[in-house]
Amino acid sequence: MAKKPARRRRQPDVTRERLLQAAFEEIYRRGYQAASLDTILHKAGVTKGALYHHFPDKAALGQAVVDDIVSKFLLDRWLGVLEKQGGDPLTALQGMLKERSLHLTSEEVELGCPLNNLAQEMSPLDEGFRRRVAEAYASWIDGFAKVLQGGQAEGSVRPDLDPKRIATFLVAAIEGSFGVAKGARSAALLRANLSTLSTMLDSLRPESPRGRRAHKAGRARSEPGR
Amino acid sequence: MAKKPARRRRQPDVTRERLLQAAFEEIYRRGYQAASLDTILHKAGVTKGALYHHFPDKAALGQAVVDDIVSKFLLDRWLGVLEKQGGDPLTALQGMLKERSLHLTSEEVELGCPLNNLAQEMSPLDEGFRRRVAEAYASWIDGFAKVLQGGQAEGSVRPDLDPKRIATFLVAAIEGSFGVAKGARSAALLRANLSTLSTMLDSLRPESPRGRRAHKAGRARSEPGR
DNA sequence: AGGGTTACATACTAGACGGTATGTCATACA
DNA sequence: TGTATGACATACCGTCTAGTATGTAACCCT
Repeated sequence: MAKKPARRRRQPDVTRERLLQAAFEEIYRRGYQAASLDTILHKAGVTKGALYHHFPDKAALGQAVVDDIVSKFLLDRWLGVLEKQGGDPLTALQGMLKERSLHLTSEEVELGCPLNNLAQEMSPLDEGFRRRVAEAYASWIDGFAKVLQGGQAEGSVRPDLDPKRIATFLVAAIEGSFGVAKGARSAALLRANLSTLSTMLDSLRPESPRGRRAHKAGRARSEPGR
Repeated sequence: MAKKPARRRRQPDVTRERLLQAAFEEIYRRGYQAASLDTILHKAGVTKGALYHHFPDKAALGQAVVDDIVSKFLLDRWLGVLEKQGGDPLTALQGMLKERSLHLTSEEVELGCPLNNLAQEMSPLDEGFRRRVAEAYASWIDGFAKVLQGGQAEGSVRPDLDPKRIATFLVAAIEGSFGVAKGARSAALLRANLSTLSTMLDSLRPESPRGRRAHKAGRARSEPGR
């Protein structure tokens, strides 16, 4: 039935990678359920036969996207950046927030965090998705928690805090900030929120010698432009 | 063509309300795009003719859900609860967080915040949705900001803070907390996060007379059960 | 009382969707 | 060199979807 196509060399892992990347982009834009396989196939320059050779169904493709693309993407963007910061752990976290604030793309503002998108859409609908998403969050939180714990060990973070609890809150605050900024389509709002969070990190430092004020949250303009 | 149905009394606003309510539930569960009109119709006990008599298309139904159901639902759940709290504004905000923590339903934990769900799914896809969602967020933020401003007027909130900025952060932190808790399917995690946020509110109080520690974040169990 | 309008009800359509059946090459290996 | 298997390619299918066409009964107004 099939007439002769211009066969290219066969490179299974390249094909798989192209599928994952195209699927990621489409899912990032439209969400998993609304992502069309035909569109993904077109973007990837791959046919349906190839797709169903590599993945049993759409769900498997989507979950592979979480595991192979989204998780790494996220850990790289936050923990990767964090590792490159200097100073004590809290300063490093603040540097990470600043760094991310400075390198926001408009796509990032408009589409938000891909992991958060998947989490909100799929958690109640598919346990496979939810588990993978939860694992990715756990890694992220663990990364922050370890840093905070290190800070406690060296005395630069208040010892009466639970690192995991604080780390969880940090991740939630970051994701929430991306979320409302996405709704407002406002990079300025996102930057303001990350800055506020950064300021709050100061209150995690041990009691300062005397007279030093933790917060310096400026009276920056309250309504950031769009 | 149509054979005689058992006609009921005609109550346009009741029909419309039933449609909105059913649509809200379905959209809350599956998301807007994946919500099936047929399912909504079945739930509402209404036919397609009625639906398309009241709304020009699916998008209009969805946006009406945002305006008429979700917005009110949200303002009631947060600003409504807030108004019922006593004490100074920050204490009232803390009371509100506590109150919400105590009355979490499992549905609320698993499905998250309906406004946030819509925001994440639809903001990049449909400007009509995005605008309405952004307006709802703005009302919410304004509500918090007004309370904080009142606190500044009476001297119970530090005067060097920007109320709007803090209010925005609060909303983001709340939404983020619901979001990660949804992924983790954990009410305990949500409660821990709201409690952490509540603790942080203390640092917005004016410089305490002397010796008083703002933070008392306990070393509560770090891994809340599921 | 009757004519017009509102509020539905039913049946239908066109298109998109995920998934499958079947075929054909490229390549590794015997 | 033959052959088994992996890696695709194409065509097709049943289902579901938003939306439409058309009919009719309830209600309102004069």
